[in-house]
Amino acid sequence: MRHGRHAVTIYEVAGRAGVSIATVSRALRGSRQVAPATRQRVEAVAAELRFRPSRLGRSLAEGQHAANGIVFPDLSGPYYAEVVLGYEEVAAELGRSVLILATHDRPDPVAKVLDLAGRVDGMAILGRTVDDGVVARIADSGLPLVLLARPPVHPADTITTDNDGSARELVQHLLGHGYRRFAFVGSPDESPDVTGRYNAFRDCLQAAGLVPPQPVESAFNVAAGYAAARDTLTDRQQRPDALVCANDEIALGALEAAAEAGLAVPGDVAVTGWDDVMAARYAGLTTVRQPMRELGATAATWLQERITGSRVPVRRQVLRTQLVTRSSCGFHEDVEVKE
Amino acid sequence: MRHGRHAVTIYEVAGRAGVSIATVSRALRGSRQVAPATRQRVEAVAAELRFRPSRLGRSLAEGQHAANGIVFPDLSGPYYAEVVLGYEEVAAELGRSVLILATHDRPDPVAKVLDLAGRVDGMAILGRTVDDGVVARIADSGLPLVLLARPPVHPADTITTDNDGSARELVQHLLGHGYRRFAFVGSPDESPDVTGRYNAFRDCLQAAGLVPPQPVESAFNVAAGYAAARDTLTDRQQRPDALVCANDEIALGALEAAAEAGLAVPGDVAVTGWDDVMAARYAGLTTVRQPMRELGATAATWLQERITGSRVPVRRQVLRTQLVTRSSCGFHEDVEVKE
DNA sequence: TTGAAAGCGGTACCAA
DNA sequence: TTGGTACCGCTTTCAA
Repeated sequence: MRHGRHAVTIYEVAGRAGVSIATVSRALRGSRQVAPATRQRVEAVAAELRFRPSRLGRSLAEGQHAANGIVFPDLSGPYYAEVVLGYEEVAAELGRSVLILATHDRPDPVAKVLDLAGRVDGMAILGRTVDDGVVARIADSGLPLVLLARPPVHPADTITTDNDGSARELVQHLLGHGYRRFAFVGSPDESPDVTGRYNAFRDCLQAAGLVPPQPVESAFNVAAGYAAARDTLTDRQQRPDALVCANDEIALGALEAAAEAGLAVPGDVAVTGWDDVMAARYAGLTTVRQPMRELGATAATWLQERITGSRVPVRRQVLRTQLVTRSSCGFHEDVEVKE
Repeated sequence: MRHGRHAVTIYEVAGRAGVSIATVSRALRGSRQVAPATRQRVEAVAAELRFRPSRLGRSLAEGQHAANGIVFPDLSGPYYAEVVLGYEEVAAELGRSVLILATHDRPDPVAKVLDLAGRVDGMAILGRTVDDGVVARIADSGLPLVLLARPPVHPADTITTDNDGSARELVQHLLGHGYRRFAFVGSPDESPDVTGRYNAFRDCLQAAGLVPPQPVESAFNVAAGYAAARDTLTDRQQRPDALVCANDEIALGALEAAAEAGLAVPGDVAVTGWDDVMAARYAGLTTVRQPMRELGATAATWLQERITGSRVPVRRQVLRTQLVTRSSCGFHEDVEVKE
């Protein structure tokens, strides 16, 4: 914009080429109703002047930002980064820019999200970043919206990973190994994903005739997981023999706590996570792999359809997950496949 | 924009409030030259209509996007994600949106970067995403620019981490452990960071009276590191006893290769990396920790100064790094401090 | 204190 | 095939 001496405008190109701005616009955007000679002259002048149409002027006239937004809680840990990357990749292919907004724990996420909404043609919202009311309000404004890893809000599209299925698969696997005294480490109230995982965990245990425990609260980081697991594991009376942790970072902390308590993994206690972060492999952690990149990519694809006006009905999709068994949940014969 | 029935404009607010759009604008942006009664009325109407000024209209009139861009090669691995996060955090605090662009290996990064340049008031460029010519061209247009982990291009500001110092520290440390047959795994031509690391590695060995080897080429991932290290370690004649890898992922691959070759780490061979990714800790990998978040944060801060018009001279800064010694480079008495 | 109007930089319709 | 011009939605100067 205001940079440098001043940006070249369509008026200057028109002046130098001896035509009207309308003709410049037509020539440069490839309209067929321009005389070849004229087009050539305009193109030459535009190139010489290094003319680049102002995004702002263009967007205002076209009523399109040619940009998508994505809102997420954070970017630490590979989870969100991968989602964003998948989203950006598809959006870029479609010729759209991507605006990001990390709400983190900063004040007034609502204002920031609404601001973002005013800069884009469509938006993806990840997890518990803004509440249903705000989502509904934005959706009502007509902005195409897709919700990721978050409960649906009509009429936005929703994509989640299969928390229910993966939790059940995990519990069944642990039951198969003979574990019976389960604990769940994580905070269901903090994340929709964890809510789903805990609920399935609970139901699955109940179905197996066991009494499901209350969750042991823990934030999504190694230190918190360590502290939570330590407290749980030192309860000699009711020491659990299987810690189902809400994600890998918590699980990694739990592994430390177990080691410190002198407990063998998986002999004395099994530990599992979610996400399959790189460290999980080195820690021998059993976990659940999720198609995060695909989550983002699908979001961008769906948004594009709504932005371009397809009258698609409201959609929901649950992406499949994959149980990755390593040493932390029991002894296996099968070795992990090398990719 | 075009969503929903139609967005509320300043004209409708003006109409309902019985004033001109000029007055609405003044009232809403807090100009003091508005009668209290008028302001109140305007605010009431605006709230009732849920009026939100169009970002596009505003930006066009103000000549400001109120947005920053950041260009990076990729987002996989914690390195770039952390930089982006630090950048976004500061930018958001300053009331600016953030547009991201991952060049990856996709075609025509230049066009995408130029497009991005037309959407922001300032931009950070990370690593080898676009060449000097493009950088110079953008800088010449007057767009405030800060280069990260990349060679300087006048007159853009530049911030790097201390590759030179960290490489020397690493080599000295390994020399202290008695290692003498060094290999460098990584591709100096692929990344400015690696260039700096390799050069310092080479100089440092030379200064120690050793003959520095040519780098063993490897991309930035575990599989490539594994392959490169395997080839190097099976050279029985000249088998190196210290693999200085250009980043942690390569190093993790090297650790695998060593294990597979039946070589003890650090007994037979030492392995080191850069970045201190989470997995490094679990793999016992000696590495270099870099202030990535700070890199991004500083970039956003510097940009802001230029955007707001400060006539600061061209700046360069080298951020300090920290050697993190673990078991892969030799036996240490000191245990890693728990954070 | 307020309003009229001139931009900001394009797009696209309507005539010529 | 081309030009004139009416927007797009807002900010800000200049008058009143």
